[in-house]
Amino acid sequence: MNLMRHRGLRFAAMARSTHTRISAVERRAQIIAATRKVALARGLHDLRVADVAAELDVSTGLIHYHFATKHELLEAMLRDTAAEELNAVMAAINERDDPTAQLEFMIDAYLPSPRGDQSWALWIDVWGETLRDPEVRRISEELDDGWVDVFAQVIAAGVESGAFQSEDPVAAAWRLCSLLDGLGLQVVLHSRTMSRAQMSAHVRRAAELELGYQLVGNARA
Amino acid sequence: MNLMRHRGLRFAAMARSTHTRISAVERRAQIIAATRKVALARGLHDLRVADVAAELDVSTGLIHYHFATKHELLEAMLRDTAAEELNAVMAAINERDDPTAQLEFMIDAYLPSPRGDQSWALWIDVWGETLRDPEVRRISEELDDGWVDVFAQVIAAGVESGAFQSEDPVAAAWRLCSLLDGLGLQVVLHSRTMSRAQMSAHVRRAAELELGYQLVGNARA
DNA sequence: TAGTCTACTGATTCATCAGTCAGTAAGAAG
DNA sequence: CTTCTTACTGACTGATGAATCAGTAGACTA
Repeated sequence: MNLMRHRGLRFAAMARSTHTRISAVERRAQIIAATRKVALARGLHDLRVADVAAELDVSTGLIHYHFATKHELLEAMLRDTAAEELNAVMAAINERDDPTAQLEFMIDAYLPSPRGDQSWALWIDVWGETLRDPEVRRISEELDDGWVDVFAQVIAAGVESGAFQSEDPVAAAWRLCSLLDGLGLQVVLHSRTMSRAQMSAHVRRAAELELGYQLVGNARA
Repeated sequence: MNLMRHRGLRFAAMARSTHTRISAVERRAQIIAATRKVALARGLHDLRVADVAAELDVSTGLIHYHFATKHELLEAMLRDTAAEELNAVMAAINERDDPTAQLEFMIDAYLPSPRGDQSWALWIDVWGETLRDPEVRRISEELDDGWVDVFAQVIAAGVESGAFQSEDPVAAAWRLCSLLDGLGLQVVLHSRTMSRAQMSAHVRRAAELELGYQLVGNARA
């Protein structure tokens, strides 16, 4: 037994003949991307360090070489994912200058994609983690605040231009955002009960009541 | 080693001298109650079968005698908890006959209690489970549908009596309920960002817009 | 009063995985 | 060329916790 172990150790590192050595920063980014992929596919909860290693065809030891604990790895992945999501919406918003079109876009971006939105599923899992982990709380808080900020800016711009009516754009943004969270939950968890199209209709009706403006409903299924 | 095991087994059942034997149905109810208590205190996710056993001062074997798997135990507990919650609201609603008072009560009942609402935390964990488990999905679906039903009935009664205005009480109920879910999430997860009082104000404002009626806001902290 | 049933014990087994560590090699530095 | 650093391997450890099972005792039955 001891002999086998010794032999194993002696020749261990020779096994993977074609291993590519890359810089630490690059590898970290690779690992984070692989972690996100696995988390989306299997769920945050069922993600194992071994899965991430397998995804990159490296050893589990390498993951722990770059990230001391699984916890640290997940935090890094969530931070990265949240930042990327926010950047994506903000970039898309900046490409449009009509508040109505901006709001349209944001609502569409928020709606879960038809068959089991993996990103939504990830963030629902994150809500559970948020209950237990202060650092995860900070990340999800920043993401939520980010979305509300963008909504509030779009609404404020619409009020400015006369497209919308609102006494308190920030409060209206919180209500819209929270409604989107609650409805999205139904679509993702109980798709039988509420479809994406129904959700879209509900949000448009709420926006109409809240902003005194009828959005052009492209309520595609 | 083998000797020790034999001795252990021989005298095992003598250890707990004062053990109370009760009927299977009664014991199941006890175990479910203990499971709920532990789940609320530690979180669904951190609940161990050993904790439930310790809560009742019985062996882990007993838990598995009544519930084949931990899974089965959790499902039974959630089914029971959901049913009890719904019964409680419906009973409270039936005690009032004024739709306005009924709506007031329901909103208050939905608001998370100030310092870390354990029941809210439990259901947020359940949302994560719902992603993975069809039976849990059925349970949470029934609970959500139940709440919406009650809201819809109250709104419909209010429309009847002229207290509220709504073209589609069921749709309005879905919007209110989803808004409550989304806002409650913020209060529970990011209490710094949104307080219970703010949530209450948001809901009242939304109800006002949705039902064309100003609720008497007892917006206590 | 023996025999059976039902509730129950707790030591033990078994699987799972995060995290460790001794050892290895490519490439940079001197 | 030699030494040092940095990235990397993979067998292993250690902890955890669900589930099992041989055995036990009170209560009901015949």
